[in-house]
Amino acid sequence: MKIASFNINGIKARLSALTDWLDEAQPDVALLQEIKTVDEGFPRETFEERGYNVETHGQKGFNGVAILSKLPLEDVTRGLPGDDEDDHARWIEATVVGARSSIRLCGLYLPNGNPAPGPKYDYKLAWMKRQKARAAELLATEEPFLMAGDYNVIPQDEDAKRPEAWAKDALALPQSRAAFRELLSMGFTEAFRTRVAGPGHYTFWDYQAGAWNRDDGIRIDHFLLSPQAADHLVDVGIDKDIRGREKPSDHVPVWVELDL
DNA sequence: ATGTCGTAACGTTTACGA
Repeated sequence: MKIASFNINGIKARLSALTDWLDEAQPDVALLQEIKTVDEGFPRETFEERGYNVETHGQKGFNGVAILSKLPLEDVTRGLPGDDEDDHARWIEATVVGARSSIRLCGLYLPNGNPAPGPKYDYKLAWMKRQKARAAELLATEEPFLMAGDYNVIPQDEDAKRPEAWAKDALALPQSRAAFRELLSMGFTEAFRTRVAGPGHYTFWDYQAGAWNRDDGIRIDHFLLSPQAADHLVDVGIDKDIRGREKPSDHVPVWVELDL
């Protein structure tokens, strides 16, 4: 089962780029972030025509997450638990039914947090604390699950071309990295880093200042696998070439292959 | 040199979020 994550930065502007990639990469499941539309504005027919089931958790103008799946989706829930005041659409869960077994999927768009310090950074850290709480609940089930999406966290200096440029940014501040490590130390496997070591692997290049042409990127889109999911990991990848196409997102797809 | 996008809104331009 090939499961991908892709921050598309606006479904209206990205429709052809997204469908071109889907047709080539053929993921069984795609977790999407920043759809930037309400549920009614999501062009679900475009994906249903390709055999995908579609579940969205949208919002007007910004944020918004979705799941496309060629396999059946069950028990869909929307929103990260733990704060009734939080109206940002950044979390969606569903159970996908594979040929031999099922897996719970959490698609996430973690808050950016800039400028830091400030209320937006406080929101980011509080959100990560809530994610930890939800992760603990799911770990207790001992069923396979994963949490994938745009984490807006650069885990280590090797995950940026110019780490010094990000040192005071909410994506790389020590508290952000510590919160990410706290998640990992609960028992998760960060899929990409179990397979690929060293610098030079990025998932985001800013639109500004020719970042793509200079390969001035950062790695902020991640798959965290529960122990029972990590047992089934077969392969990982970053579809880097997508960033060089017409009207690209500033992120590229990342994916895992699981033998489920 | 404050550099680019996407989205929304009393909109041919500005504000916000990234």
